[in-house]
Amino acid sequence: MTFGFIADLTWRGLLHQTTSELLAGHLVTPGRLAYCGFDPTSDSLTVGNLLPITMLARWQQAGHRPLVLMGGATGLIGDPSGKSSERQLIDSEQVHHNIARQRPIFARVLDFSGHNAASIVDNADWLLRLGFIEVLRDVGKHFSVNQMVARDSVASRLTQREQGISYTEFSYMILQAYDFLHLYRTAGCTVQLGGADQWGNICSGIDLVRRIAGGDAFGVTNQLVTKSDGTKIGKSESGAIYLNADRTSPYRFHQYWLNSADEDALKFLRWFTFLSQSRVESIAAEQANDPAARPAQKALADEMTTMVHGESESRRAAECASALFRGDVRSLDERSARDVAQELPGCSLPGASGGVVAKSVLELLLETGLAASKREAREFLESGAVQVNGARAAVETTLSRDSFLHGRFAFIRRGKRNWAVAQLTA
RNA sequence: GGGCGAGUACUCAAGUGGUCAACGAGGACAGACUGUAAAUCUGUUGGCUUCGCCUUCGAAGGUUCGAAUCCUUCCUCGCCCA
Repeated sequence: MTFGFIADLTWRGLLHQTTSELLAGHLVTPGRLAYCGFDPTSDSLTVGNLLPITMLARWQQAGHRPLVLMGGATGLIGDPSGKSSERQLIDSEQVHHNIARQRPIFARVLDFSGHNAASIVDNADWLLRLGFIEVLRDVGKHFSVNQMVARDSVASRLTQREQGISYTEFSYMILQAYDFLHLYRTAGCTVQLGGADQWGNICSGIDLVRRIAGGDAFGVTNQLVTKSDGTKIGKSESGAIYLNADRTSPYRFHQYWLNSADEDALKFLRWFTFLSQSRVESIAAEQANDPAARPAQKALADEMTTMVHGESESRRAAECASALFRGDVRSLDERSARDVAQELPGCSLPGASGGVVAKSVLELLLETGLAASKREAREFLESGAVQVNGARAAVETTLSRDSFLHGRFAFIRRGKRNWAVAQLTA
C-alpha cells in the first residue's frame, strides 16, 4: 500500500501544515524515517493520544519507517504547549513505569517487523547525558530568546496573570529541537510529525538541524481533534477513556465511540480509522439514508475497538451492546449472560447456597458504582431511572433469589445507557 | 524584603454577623421526547439513620448566644516597589 502520505492525510482532513514545498519530493523515496514524540507523563494513554499513533501508522502504510520517541527525559520537564499551568514534575522511576505501560499500544497499531519496521527510542538515552554547559554553548547559541518569548505557548503564559512559566518549562523547546537533531544525525530521521500545537517546536528542530548539521528536515502537523460540542475527545462523563483494557474495558471503549454525535462519527471515521475513502463514502451514504441505524457510529466503534483491543474483543463488545440495548436482557441464555456480565462493571454477592437472598436495589446501585451516594441512588430510584433485569425498580425494591437471571445475574440499568451487573457467587 | 489585593461547592461567580449547605450561570446526571443522537421541556446536583442530623466557604486558632462573613497567625497566588 503506497498511497501517498500527504494525499492520504488530505482527503481525511487531517493535514494541517507542512514545513516545506519540498516535502512531497522527499517522500517519493520510500523508507524515509519520521518520528513523533510521546510524553510519558501518564501510565496509560487515552484516545486523545491515538491520533498521533495513527499518524505514524499512516506514514508506515505509505511505505516509510515510523519512529516512536518516548520522552523519558523531556517528560521530566513538561511541554508548556497547550498547558495553561506549570506542570508537576514526576520522578524518573515513574517515567520508566509509564513508558513500559504505554509500549503495548504502539505494538498494536504499528508494525514492528518487516523492512520498514517501526521502532521505539527514549530520549533519556541521550538527553540525560548532556552537560549543562555543553548545551548552553553548542545548542543554546542557536536559539534567540526573542523568538522563544514570542512563541505562542510561551507568550500566553507570560501574559496570563494567573500562571507564570518556569525556566524549566521555558527550556523545553530546546530539548525537543535537540531530539530532532539527534535523530537526524544518528538515525537519519528527516521528518517530525505532530499536532498543530507542535508546529513551533517542530520548526525549532528543523532550524537546529540546518544550523548544526546543515541538513534538510521536514515537519508535518495534523489538525487537532475537536468534537462538535466543543468538549475534548476522550473525556466522558465518567472520566477519561483509556486505551488499556484494565483502565477502560473494551465494552466501555466501544460504547464511547458508539455514542459519537452524528456530526462527529463520519469525521472520526476518516481521522482515526484506516478505512478507505470509498468505504467511508459508502458508510456516509448509508448514514444519510437512515441516520437512526447509525451505521457510521457502529463502524467507528467496531473499527476503533478492533484497532485497540483486537477483533474478538471488538465483536464481544458489539454483541454485548446489542444484547443490552436491542433485545430483552431476560432473553439472554446463561452463556451469553455470563459473557455480557464479564464486560460490565459490577459487584459480586455471596449467594449463600440455599440461603435467602434479599438485597435492596438501593444498596446495589451503590456497590456497582452506578450511584455515588445513597442520596443519589434514592434519587435515581424515585425518578424511575433504574431497571433490574428489565423491570423498573423502586426505592423499596429488594431482590430475592429468584429475581436473579439464571439464579445468578442482576443486570442493572441506570438511565438509558449505564449498565452494571450484580452476580451471585456460588 | 516592603505595599496592595485575592483564595467560596465540578467550573465561573454571588454572599461581608443570624432567615446559608450557601443566589446565579455553565457543566454534569435523571425524567419526557428520540436513534444508546441533536434540539427542547422538567427535575436533581455536600453527606447521612432525610419532617431531622452531620461536615463544608485556603489552614489553624480566637471574639460572639451565633461567623463564609469580625480579629490573629500561617499557607498559596497575582499586581506594584526593592
